[in-house]
Amino acid sequence: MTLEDFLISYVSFSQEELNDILENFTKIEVAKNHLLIKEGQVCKNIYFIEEGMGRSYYLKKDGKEVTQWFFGEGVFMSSADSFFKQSPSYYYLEALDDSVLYSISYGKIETLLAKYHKMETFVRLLSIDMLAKVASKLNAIQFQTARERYDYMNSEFPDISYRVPLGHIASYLGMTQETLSRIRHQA
Amino acid sequence: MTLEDFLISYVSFSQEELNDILENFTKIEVAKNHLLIKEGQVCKNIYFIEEGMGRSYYLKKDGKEVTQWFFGEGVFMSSADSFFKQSPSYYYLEALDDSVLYSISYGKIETLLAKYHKMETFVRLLSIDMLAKVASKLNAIQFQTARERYDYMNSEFPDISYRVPLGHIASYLGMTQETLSRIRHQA
DNA sequence: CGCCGAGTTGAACTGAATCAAGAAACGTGG
DNA sequence: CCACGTTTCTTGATTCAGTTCAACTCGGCG
Repeated sequence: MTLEDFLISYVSFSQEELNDILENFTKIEVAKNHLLIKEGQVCKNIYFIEEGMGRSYYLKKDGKEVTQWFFGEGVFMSSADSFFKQSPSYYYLEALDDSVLYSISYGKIETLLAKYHKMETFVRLLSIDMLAKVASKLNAIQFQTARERYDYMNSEFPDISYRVPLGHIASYLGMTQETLSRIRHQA
Repeated sequence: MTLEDFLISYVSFSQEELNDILENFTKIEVAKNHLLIKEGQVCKNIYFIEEGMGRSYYLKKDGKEVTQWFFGEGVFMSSADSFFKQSPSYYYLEALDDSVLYSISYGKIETLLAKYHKMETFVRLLSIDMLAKVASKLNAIQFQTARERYDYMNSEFPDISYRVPLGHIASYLGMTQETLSRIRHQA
């Protein structure tokens, strides 16, 4: 899905509006394992993934990485909170593959938000969608067995489960790598 | 905190705008245990809590109630997803005390969103805040012990923990009532 | 080849759930 | 204002899903 398609799937922008908006994005290509944001930095850009994939993660006190979210093709990748509030990010943002991204800075988003009422609507709808997804993961984590969480993961991110290291998925699901390995094999 | 104070804490509405916006809210009083929304219904209104408190919950297949969120004084109470997308709610919305609420319908919010660019901004900021809170609960649930989650709860909802039945809090925290009782007493 | 990280498998351990039984608190009607 | 039933909370014993620790396998890749 292109960025343009993504935008109009939420709000009916006119062609002129779309052109104006798209002009503010910069196409960038990043290599696998590239870090877009580090913990503690303010997330100055948000990225639409045209090709590739990414994840957000943080480090526990013991130094272990915990995957917080996966981002596939055709979605915005960010530390949403950090970006929209311009506050320090709790998370790292990492490309999990060589990726093609469309980047936009906070300043430019602000300008667009002020200029286009529809842009505010777009971001609002996007936020509500993210909220619903995080709430749904929360329910899965909170009240499902390891097995059920694995199935939930496969339905939510069908393509991702065999494209990233096991450990990333395990920490996303709140279980150890060993448990995930066992589940996968007893399937 | 009054609704007016709440609104201007997010966006600098003018006094005329505020008056116009506030006119669209209806003050209602509900008794303890009143259900504002049932599962499967579309959430037609959103409620600002001036006095009292509430929670959202759902029923597991085995019929047990699971508290999804608590709402204290000075916040909006809703099944956000259901309200903003006008889709069936997964949750029940219940008053936990006799409460004074300011209610607004989806239709009226839509009108205000269309009329005031600032209103879109307000809802967007509100959504991002909710997102951050849900994400923070997710982290607590996913990687903390029962004990740590209890402490998290006390910092997030300091006043609530002794005002509602233990079972509501336990299910909110993803543990059994017995476990919470033990934790509380070993404190 | 032989190393090295990623994944698998096994055995022992543990935090929290479950099951079960009382104790305390609560409100409702007599 | 007390008695009684109901709901809420506590405490104990047992069980279990998932963790931890540790060793082993496998598939690249220098």
